[in-house]
Amino acid sequence: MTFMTPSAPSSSTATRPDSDAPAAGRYLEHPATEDIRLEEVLHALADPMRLTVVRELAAASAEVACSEVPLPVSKSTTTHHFRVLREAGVICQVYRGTSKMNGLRRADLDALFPGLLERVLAAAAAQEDRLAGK
Amino acid sequence: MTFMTPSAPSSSTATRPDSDAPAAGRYLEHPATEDIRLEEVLHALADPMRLTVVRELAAASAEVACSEVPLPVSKSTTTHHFRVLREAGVICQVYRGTSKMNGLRRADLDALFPGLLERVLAAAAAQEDRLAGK
DNA sequence: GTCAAACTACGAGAGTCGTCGTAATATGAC
DNA sequence: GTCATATTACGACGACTCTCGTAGTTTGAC
Repeated sequence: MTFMTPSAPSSSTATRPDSDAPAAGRYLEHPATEDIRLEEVLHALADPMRLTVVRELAAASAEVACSEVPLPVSKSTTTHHFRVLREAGVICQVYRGTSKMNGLRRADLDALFPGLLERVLAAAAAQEDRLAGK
Repeated sequence: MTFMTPSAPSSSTATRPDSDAPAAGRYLEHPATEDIRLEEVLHALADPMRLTVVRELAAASAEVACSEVPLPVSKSTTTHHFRVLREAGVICQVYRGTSKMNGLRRADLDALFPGLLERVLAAAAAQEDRLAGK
């Protein structure tokens, strides 16, 4: 009953180096789908910076590098926020050359919490419109 | 465009003493509907204790006193969590005698973030079932 | 008035969080 | 090999959070 995201891990510890990932040498720990906890997901989404990241990833068609999401904080803080999102199970991260590509774990989240991510994204968009004077 | 919950505040500062509230002498500050922020709501819901409280309130038919929601923490900590929920705009609180009655601000939240609360409650229920071995 | 019940205010402690800068690492191009 | 780019690890700082106990307030019943 483990849903697999393309290029997303499903085992408990780290991404296994079985397939020929293009120039992949380091692997990142991701929680297994069944280990994702609602409280941690909500906590991860409760930060403005991280919510911005998630919205960017949701709007993007392909994977996005960390440096492609501009945040008004330092590089190390950006790294920190991406890690929180990954450890909460909200995003998956894969090394690709000197970059780290990020993608939403939509399928996993929808399997566990149907409609939740969609409603949060819609709520964020609605609030942005409302605060911008509509 | 301000949605009114029965016995819920709508102005910015505190509940107004206009109607004949039964034995009401103290009033509590609630955020106006338009001042509720998604990030604060998510943060309020991200705590296990507070999520428990919200689920209890959602399941209850009428208003619930603070002492009717048993939490494995002290009284003062319980008070703290109820205040966080109130200040985030998730619940409304009214003094009634020696008790403080609590109710979800469902209408306000649904007006701002349609379907969000429902999805969070469903997600919490789903996770509980899943972790209990289904 | 006295008394108990429900809740709060206050202060405190341990822990976590968001932020930063600097030093270090991995990769790809040269 | 050198070099630039992208990201991380580490330690630090202030701020916030969760928890508690004790003392206090408000209310309703007596």
